[in-house]
Amino acid sequence: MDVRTICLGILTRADATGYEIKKRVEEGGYRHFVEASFGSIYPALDKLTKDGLVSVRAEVQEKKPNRKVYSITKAGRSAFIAALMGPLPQDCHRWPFAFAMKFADLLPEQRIAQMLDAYTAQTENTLTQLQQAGAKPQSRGEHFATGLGRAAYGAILDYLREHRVELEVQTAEAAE
Amino acid sequence: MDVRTICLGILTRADATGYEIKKRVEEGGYRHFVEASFGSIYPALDKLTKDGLVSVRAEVQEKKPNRKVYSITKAGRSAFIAALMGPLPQDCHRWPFAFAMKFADLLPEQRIAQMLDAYTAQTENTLTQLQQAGAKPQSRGEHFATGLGRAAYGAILDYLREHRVELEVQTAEAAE
DNA sequence: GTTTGCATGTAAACGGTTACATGATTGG
DNA sequence: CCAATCATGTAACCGTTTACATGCAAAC
Repeated sequence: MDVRTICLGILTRADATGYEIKKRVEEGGYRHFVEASFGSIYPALDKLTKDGLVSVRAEVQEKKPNRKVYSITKAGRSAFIAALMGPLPQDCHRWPFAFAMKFADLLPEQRIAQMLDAYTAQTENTLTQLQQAGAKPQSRGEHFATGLGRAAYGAILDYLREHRVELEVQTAEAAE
Repeated sequence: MDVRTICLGILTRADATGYEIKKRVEEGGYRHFVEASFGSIYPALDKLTKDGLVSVRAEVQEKKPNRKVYSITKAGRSAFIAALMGPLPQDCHRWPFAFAMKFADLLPEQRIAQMLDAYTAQTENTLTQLQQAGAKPQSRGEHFATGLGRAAYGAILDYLREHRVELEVQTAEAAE
């Protein structure tokens, strides 16, 4: 999903500034499915404006920086739906942790333990976030998506807890 | 994981040509954890050679194109281990399908059904591949990694099967 | 008094994908 | 006869990340 489409999607739910879009991507239930940084969001919003898919209004604020609030247009809504109707980009699960585990035999025991600990902690965080997101009222689609995430990360966590033992018994020999 | 590190990893197991590295990434149990294309592998091997992390020998073949077989050097092995000892790049799970599902309310019923079908089929394939990979003899680390993949994709598949019903009951209203 | 939050933006660098070029051999 | 396999490589393009620039207000 390119950043333009992500912006459009978020704007179908509510008007927002670039800053707010970033926040929603990070905090909302989107965090685990897509990514977007300021450096990509602002140019994306520019382009969407030029293409007539969103409109802007400037809001002057006191004691806070001025902001540009974006709204999706009818054309934008159509374009977003068209994007979801067409073929979706392939999922991309880049999993350096799993890749690294394949080479456990090359690494010292303690490094393996440390990686397992870190990854377990990280997965626990992710799960907690998804559980919190799941607690909030959501549309059917949102509920389904968070559930999917919980299912995946829950299974990963279970696997880590049950199977780390297999790796920790005398994995390492030497690390050069 | 950048492509250079992926190449090094694969070369720790056996010498290979660029072509073979690509194949192993695709077929071997790496497929679901990392990605690499020719356009990135060949330049990566060039750079690794310049840096002394791999060495090349040209092999002239009859009835087949000549090939360049790469071997990892001691320095390369150290560099690979160093990469695994340092902080790993963040996992990146880009999941356009899950993102799209969040907007199920904007899409017609049949499109949702179609997406669910396609995604289920795709996940089934992935699982089958991981099960086949798991059947082959593997090192402890490899076994752990394939098991992790199976756990994750298995959970996703179960979830899809059990919960698609929630989305299919009158999701759609209109699609503009 | 320092960090965090609010808020927008740019420019350079990076890594990677896609498409193209080439060409013999084998299998269906 | 056509597609796939083997095999290497280049170049243009792409989207994104990272780092930088700016600056006030509130909270700790």
